[in-house]
Amino acid sequence: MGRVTMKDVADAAGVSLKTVSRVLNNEPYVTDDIRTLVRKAAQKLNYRPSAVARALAGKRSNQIALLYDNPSPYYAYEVQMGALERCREDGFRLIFHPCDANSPDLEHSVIDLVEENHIEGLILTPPISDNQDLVKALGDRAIALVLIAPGRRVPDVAAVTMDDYAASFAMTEYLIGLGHREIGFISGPSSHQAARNRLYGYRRALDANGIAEDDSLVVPGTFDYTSGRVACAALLDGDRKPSAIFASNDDMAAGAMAVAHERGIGIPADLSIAGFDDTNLAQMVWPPLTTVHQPVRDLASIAAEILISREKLRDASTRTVDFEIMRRQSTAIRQK
Amino acid sequence: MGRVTMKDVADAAGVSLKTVSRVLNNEPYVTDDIRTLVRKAAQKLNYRPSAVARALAGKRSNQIALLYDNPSPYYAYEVQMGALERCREDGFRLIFHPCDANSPDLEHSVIDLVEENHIEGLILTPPISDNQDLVKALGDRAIALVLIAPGRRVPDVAAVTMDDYAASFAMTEYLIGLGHREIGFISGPSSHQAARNRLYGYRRALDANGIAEDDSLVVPGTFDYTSGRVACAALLDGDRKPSAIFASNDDMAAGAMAVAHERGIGIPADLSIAGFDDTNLAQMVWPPLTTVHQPVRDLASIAAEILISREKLRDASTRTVDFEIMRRQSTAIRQK
DNA sequence: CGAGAATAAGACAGCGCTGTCATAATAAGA
DNA sequence: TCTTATTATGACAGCGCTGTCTTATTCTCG
Repeated sequence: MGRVTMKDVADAAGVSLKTVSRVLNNEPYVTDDIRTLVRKAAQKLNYRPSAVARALAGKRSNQIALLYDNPSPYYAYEVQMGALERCREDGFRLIFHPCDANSPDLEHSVIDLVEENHIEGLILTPPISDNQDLVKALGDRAIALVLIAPGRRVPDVAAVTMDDYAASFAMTEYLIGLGHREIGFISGPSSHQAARNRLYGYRRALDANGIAEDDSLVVPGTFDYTSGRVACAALLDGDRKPSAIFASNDDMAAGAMAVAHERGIGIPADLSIAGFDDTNLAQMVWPPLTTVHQPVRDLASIAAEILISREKLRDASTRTVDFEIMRRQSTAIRQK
Repeated sequence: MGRVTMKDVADAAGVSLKTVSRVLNNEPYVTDDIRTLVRKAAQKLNYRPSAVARALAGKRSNQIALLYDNPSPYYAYEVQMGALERCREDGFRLIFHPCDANSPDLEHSVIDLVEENHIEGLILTPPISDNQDLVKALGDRAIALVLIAPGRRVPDVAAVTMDDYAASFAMTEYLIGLGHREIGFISGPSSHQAARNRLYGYRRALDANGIAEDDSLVVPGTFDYTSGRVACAALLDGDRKPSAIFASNDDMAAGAMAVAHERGIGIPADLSIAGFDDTNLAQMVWPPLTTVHQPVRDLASIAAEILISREKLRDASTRTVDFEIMRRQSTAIRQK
């Protein structure tokens, strides 16, 4: 009672192995009669093609991998789900590969992954998509790549991104529009190019509205909750107390909110807080967080699509998806 | 410039294919001299064994899958990371397979997954681990299984679990110890056996402390944030206002907190709220959530371990890990 | 109506390994 | 010393498919 193979189907249908292969892969040069005959036989025998044998024999393996290194589980989850949904449609397998973006032998371990598993293509999420050395090394080896939200375009490499700069600019202007002038900013890791674009958007928006930049209002964070707490505390203890804080991701915004709560600072009455990403978390904190909606699932889904259909890989273009400012209850018109 | 194969290594080392295979798989009957010779050749050529070819030729595929269907991304993430870490240690691949626990052809799709990918074993997370039909069907096909937190033991099937009943009992007693008598309970989906055990623990703890059960204080939820909101609202609008609410997972507790905040009910001054799971979320809400720490990562890691080492599969025993009550600021002594 | 094109099938090698068996060399026991 | 174990290596088939080539059949169209 072993595995049902193509041979079994071929015998049952009274045709050759290759004909079964043709039918199952929707190749031409098979009459409709035989096509249905084979399909019926396969069905009756409960035949399931071996992806492993396919990968070994054929050119394609129907496997792609997602490289990941980000402290936010929500982000991870969304990216994964987006890619996974798209993969399922075409029977692709997705290998989720968390890794350390700063590891010296990242390149080596990624190539191992690709070679050992016959991976067809890789989706790189930030901050790995900003690792120019890695991208170059993989490109040189002719490994298909799609970058998600790289900070800057890389020639000849496909990418799917959102305009972090514009989104950040828009959010900052929204806060300014609410009357805020002292707007604190919690930045992300500088290795993360998208995080820098967010900071840049904030700065330019201040400029554009005639507000002088003040470095004491910009505090570094690392995209995790705790760093948001620390940064917020620093801001609140600083010389110039902000009336609004714009954190460059939701986790840090949640940390900032917690600190404000602990100190009895009312949100949004005394302090407006905005985030970035619109992860599930944004609607789970209190009050619901005003944030930039980044369609992470879509980004990942499009990235997977590009790898699967391979065509769009050729032109190596950058697809840009739209952001949206989600106005919720954590921000309000400046009091006083 | 194709792939470096075992043949290349064999030629370089001047030995047979099979000898290389022996060395790489740490099989006996190879002298140390040849062993190092082969290893050096492999290293120099940058040889990476093809997992695909291995899976096809050999008995084992070094692939396990994780079946998943749970509304909490944090839970998903933790389970996955736990299993993944363990898999990495032994060079196993983990296929993350979200699915619909209520789909009529779940069984079929899971078998497809297993057959197509030559999967060696499956980790079932709740509520799928409670699906007796599925477990039976897979068991009949001799597919290796490990259940995570199944509500009840299944004979001849390995499992890793935590005592949900005892944990829930302990948390309820903790709340009682704080002076609470009207304790609302937000239950999980009843298809989820662990969720029922949590409800049961709550009930028995009330009994054990001479507090009459009151069905109007028990409201159903579905383990997601929104259902927590709805349930909390129902509790607050009910005849008997609770002074504490015990939600059977953190996401629902977060929902409950949000409703309390909206209504200006102080936590924990006016209302204590407790959760279950101790996901990251528990420390991101305000105030930090008192909850039951469930070592999800460990559960998953142990489950993976069992599948990888296969030995423990034999005895089909149930491993139980410890819980811990995390006392944080969302609960306090009853006022009034 | 016959030459070339298009269509419809099958034979066969081979992807990169592992499992099994055969064989050679060495060690152990009587 | 000569037979049995034991250790060390290799030859070879085959896992379940796909890619390429070949052959047979049908379809065009001058």
